[in-house]
Amino acid sequence: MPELPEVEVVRRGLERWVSGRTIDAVEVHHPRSIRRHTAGAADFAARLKGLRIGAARRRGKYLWLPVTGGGPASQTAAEGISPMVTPSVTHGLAILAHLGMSGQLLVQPEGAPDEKHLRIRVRFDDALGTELRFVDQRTFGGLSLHDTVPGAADHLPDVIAHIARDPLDPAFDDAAFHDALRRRRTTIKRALLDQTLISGVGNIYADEALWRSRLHYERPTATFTRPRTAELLGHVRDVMNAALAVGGTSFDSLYVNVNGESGYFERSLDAYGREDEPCRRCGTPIRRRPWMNRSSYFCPRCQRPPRG
DNA sequence: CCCATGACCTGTTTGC
DNA sequence: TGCAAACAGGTCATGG
Repeated sequence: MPELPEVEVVRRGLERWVSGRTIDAVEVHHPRSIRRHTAGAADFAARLKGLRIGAARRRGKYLWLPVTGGGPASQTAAEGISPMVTPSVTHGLAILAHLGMSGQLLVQPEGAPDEKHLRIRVRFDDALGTELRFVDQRTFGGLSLHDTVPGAADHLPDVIAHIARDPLDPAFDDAAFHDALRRRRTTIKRALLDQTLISGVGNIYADEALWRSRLHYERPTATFTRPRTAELLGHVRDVMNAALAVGGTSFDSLYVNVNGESGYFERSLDAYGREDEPCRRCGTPIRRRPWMNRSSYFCPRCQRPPRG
């Protein structure tokens, strides 16, 4: 289940093995994997041909690859709706990627056998002998091509402008996050998973950060003090950096880096997936509770539920 | 606007 | 043994 650390590992792999290369051809094997590209598979493939890939970027769980070399080509322009409205000089293009639940971006030797769930193949116009593959069992993830926000130095795709900065972004505003928490009438885990408040946190790292902070997942955000928010953010950053240092968390073969290798953070998890195992602080068995069609893992002693 | 919930998707595990 | 239900859960549309 790729969250920020896993996506960052993939970004680094793309940076090393894909950035700077020019696309020769794209094959779309499953339409659902390009569903966010509303102009369809043929348009996606045709417009990528000949483009050069720039530096790989990430915000939260989203990845993107700025591309250059094509003509003016927003989706609306390509559809012929209003080709004169958007001057091509004010914006760029980027390939947006989201791994969803089970998506993988793999750099494979050309001619390696196709994976069972190969959805998209990108061939390059060079002699390096490798290609980029998007493999995705559950098809929650996908690729698409978008205009970038005019003037944005990071070439942010316009369709993810609503996604908040992530806690490892130097420009993340801790004070603004605290103020937003105080305004919300919701509970802390919901807020941590809300990608418009803070991005990159999913079910695993939310439970880990809450365990480290000794906070129950249903604590109302309106009860948070500035120091409590600061401590929580510190634990979010610590656990993500620790995971990043060992290549992320791999529960099964569904999360791997671009070279197909797993991460090793699973063995360091304190709460997630540890139902009935002793809390590493106090020895009380960790509990699992159904929560929002998924699970929350917590220590019933260290993380007391809020009153009421 | 704010917040909560269901739909989407497939392979594996669990239970009767 | 076989089948069904539960489970994994990120994002977005929708409805209160």
